[in-house]
Amino acid sequence: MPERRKRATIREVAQATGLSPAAVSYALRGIQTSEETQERVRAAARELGYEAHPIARALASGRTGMVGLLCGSLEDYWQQSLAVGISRSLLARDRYALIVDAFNDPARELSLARQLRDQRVDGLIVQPLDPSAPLWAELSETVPVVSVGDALHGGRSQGEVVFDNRRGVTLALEHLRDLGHRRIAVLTPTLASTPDRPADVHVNAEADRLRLDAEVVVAPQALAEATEVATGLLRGPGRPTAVFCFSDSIAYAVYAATRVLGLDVPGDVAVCGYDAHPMSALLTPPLTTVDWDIDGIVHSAVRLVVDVIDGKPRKRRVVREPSLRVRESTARP
Amino acid sequence: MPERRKRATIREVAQATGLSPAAVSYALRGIQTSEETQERVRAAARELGYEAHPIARALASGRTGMVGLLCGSLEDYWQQSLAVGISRSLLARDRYALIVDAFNDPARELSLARQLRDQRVDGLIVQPLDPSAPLWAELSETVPVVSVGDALHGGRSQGEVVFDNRRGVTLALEHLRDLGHRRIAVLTPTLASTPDRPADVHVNAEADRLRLDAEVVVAPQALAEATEVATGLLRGPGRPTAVFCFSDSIAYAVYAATRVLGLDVPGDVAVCGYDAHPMSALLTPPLTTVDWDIDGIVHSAVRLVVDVIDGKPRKRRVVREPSLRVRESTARP
DNA sequence: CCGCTTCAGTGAACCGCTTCAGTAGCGCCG
DNA sequence: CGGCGCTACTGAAGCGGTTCACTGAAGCGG
Repeated sequence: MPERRKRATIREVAQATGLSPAAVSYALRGIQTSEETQERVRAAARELGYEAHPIARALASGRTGMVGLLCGSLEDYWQQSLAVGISRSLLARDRYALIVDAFNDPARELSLARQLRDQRVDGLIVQPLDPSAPLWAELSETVPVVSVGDALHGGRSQGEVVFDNRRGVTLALEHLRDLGHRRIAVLTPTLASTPDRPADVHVNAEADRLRLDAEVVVAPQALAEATEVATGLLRGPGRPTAVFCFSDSIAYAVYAATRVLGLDVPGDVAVCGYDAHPMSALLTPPLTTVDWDIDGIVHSAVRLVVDVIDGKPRKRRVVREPSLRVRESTARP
Repeated sequence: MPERRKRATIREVAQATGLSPAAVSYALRGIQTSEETQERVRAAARELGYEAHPIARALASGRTGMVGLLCGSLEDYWQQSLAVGISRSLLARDRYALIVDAFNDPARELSLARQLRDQRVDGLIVQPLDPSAPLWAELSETVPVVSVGDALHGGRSQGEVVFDNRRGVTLALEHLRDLGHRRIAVLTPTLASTPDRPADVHVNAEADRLRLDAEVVVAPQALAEATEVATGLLRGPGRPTAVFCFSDSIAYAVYAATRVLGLDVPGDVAVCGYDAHPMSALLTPPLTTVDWDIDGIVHSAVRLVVDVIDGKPRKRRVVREPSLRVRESTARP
C-alpha cells in the first residue's frame, strides 16, 4: 500500500494568511469576505497545495455531492446508456453518481435504495420497478427522490420524469395493426414480482381496443436467454406475424432468433422495438422502434433532482411523449 | 426540500447500552468486544434504528469505500459495458464506483484523475489514454492505481490488467491476410493528443511484417460522425477490400456506411472489429471481432484494486490474451 | 500469593471542514 | 456626536465516527 502523504488543511492556510480557519472556509467559497482576502487565501492555498476535503465538508455541511442512481436492470443496453448519460450530466454539474443495479428484482431495489440513503446521497434518481412500495414515501422524507419511467404512487417523490408508456404501446401496436398484423406477440422483460406491471396492463388494454390477438411473453434481459425464449416463440407454423419487444435489447435477441430459424425480417416476421437505442438503427434491417429521446430524459431527470437539492422546491412532473421511428423491420405480413 | 429527520448516532446507542461510544464502535465492527456485548449493541442499534454514517466513518478512518473509475470514452459501447461491469462488481464487494468519462481527451483525463484523488477515493481504476503522464506516478503515491488496457509507464501503478494489443492486432490482420486481403483500412478512435498511441504503432509494425498495405484512419467514437468518416473511406473505386476497426462501436458505423453505399459485407468489403461486444454477434452479418473476455477483465481489475486497498500489497500484472471470434463479416475479397 | 499477560472496555483526542453567535470597525444619518 | 446597520472576520462548537493510550479485572504458571 502506498504511503499516504499528508495534505495541507484549511488551518494551515489560515496560519499562512494570518486569518481564522472560518475566514478561509468562507473565502474559498467566495462568500462573506472581501475580494482582496479571497485573493490572498487563494494564493496561499495554491502555494501550499491545498485541496478541499470533500469528506470533511460533507460531514460538516450534510451534503455529499452525490446522487444515487438506482437502475432497473443494467443488462439492458438502453438503461446502460441512460445511466452513463445521467452520470456524465451530473459530473458536468459537479456531482457524482452512485450507480447501482437492481437486476430487475423489486426486493433488491428496495434494499439498494435504503443502502443509498444510508450512504447519505443528496438525492436519488430511481427507475422504479415497484412504484407502489411504501419505502418511497419514507425515503422521500429524508432525501429528494426523482423517479424516471413510472411515477411513484401517491406523490411519493419530489419530481418525476414519466414515460407515457400507454402512448408508446399504442404507437407500436397501431403501427403493426395498420400494416395488417393481427397475431402479435409481445416480449417484455422479466420481472421477479410486481405482476401488475403497468406496461403489461397497457398492452392488454390496447390490444383489446385494437382487436388484436396479442400474447404477452416474458423474456429475460440477458441476450442469450432472451434469444432462447424468442426462438421458442417463433418456432413452428402457428407463430405470430409480428413481435413487439418492450426493449430494444430484447429485439436484438429476436433478430438473433430469426437468424437461427432462417426467418426473414420483416418478410416472415415483423419486429418492433422500444427505446430507440442508437445501435438499433444499424441493424439489418434497421429496427422500427419507439423513440424516447434519451438525452431529453437525462436532462430532465438531472435537472429535477439538482433543483430540488439546491432548494428550488417546485415539485415538477415532466411527461415524455414517445415517437415512432419507423424503419425497415416492419412491413405487411 | 424535505425535512431531514435526525438519525440515531453511535452515542445514543452507547447511552442506551450503558457503554462508551468507543465500545459501540468496536462492537458494531465485531472486534475487541465480547460476543455478548456485540449482541446487546446490535439489539440496541436495531431498536433505535441506528445506521452507520459512512461519511463520518470515512473522515475518521480515512477510507471512503469508493473507487474511482476513469474511462477513456463512454461513447464506446464496450467501455460502457466495462464500466457497468466494474461498477456492479465493486458493489458486490461493498464499494461504490465513481465513474467519470475522459471523452478521449488526455488532458481531461489527467484533470479528472486529480479530481477523483481529491475526492479521496480509496483506489483508482484507469484506462489510460496517456500512459506516460508523470501524474500517474504522483497519484500512485497517494492512492492505489490500477490500469486497464495499457500499462502505465515506469511501473507507475499498483496493478495492471494489460491487453496484449499487439497480439490482438496480429490476430485480426493475419486473419484478413490469410483470406487474401492486401489493401486494408484501419479505423481507430480519435485521440486528441498522444500521437504515438501503441495501438497505431502495432498496426503499422504488423502491417509491415505481414506485407499489407494498411492505411490508418482516425474516426470519432460517436456513431453519426464515425459513419461519415467510414462513408468517405468506402466511397469510390479505390476502396480497401477490408476494414479493421479498433472497436466494435466503430465497426457498427462501418456497417451503417455500407448500407448507405449499397455495399455488401463481406462481399464488397470485409469488416473486422475489436472488443467483442455481445451485440456484435447479432448484427447481420455477425461481426468477426477480437474477443477480450470482458468479464475476466472486470474481475481482474476489481480484484487487483481491492487487494491493494485491503493491504495485500503484492503488485500484480495480469496480461489478457485475446482470441479471434471469426464470424460472417469477413470472407475472401 | 505474586507478577505478568490478555481481554474488554473507557476517555479523549482527533479527522478537516462548516456554521452560528458574536465582535470590531466603519460609514452614515439625524 | 451617539446610535444604527453593515461588512469582514473570529472563536468555538459541532458533524459522527475511529483510534490510541490506558485501566481494571481475570487468568495463569511457578
